[in-house]
Amino acid sequence: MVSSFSKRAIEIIKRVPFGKVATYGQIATYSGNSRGARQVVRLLNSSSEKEDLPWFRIVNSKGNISLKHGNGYELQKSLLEKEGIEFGKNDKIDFDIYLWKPLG
DNA sequence: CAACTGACGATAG
DNA sequence: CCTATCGCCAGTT
Repeated sequence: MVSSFSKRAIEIIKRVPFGKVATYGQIATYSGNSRGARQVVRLLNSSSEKEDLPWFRIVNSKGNISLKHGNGYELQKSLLEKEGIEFGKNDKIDFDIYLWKPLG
C-alpha cells in the first residue's frame, strides 16, 4: 500500500458520476482517512483544474454548497443544476436522491 | 523547522 | 436553530 491519500482521493473524486454529489467526508473516508476532509479541500483547490476534477460535485455534509456567494457559489449551483440536481428551500441538496453511493 | 491555512465535521452549550 | 471550539492533516509560507 503506497498510494497516498491524495492520489486516491483524486481518483475517487473523478468517479463521482454525472448528476450526483459527494461530501468532503465521503471522499476522505473512501480514500482511507475519514478525517481527511480538509485535505480534500486542498486537492480541489490545487488540482481541480490540473486533474480536471468535477469539483462542483463536492458539497458539505449538510448538502449545501460550501463556497461563498460571489466566490463561486452561484457558479457551482448552476453547474449542478445543469446536471439535473435540484436545490431545496434552503439551497440544500436532497441526499436521498443525489448523494453518490459507490455501492449503488 | 514552526506557524498558518483551508470549499470540513462532530460536539457542546 | 445558532455560534463556538476542537480535531484532523497535507501543503505553503
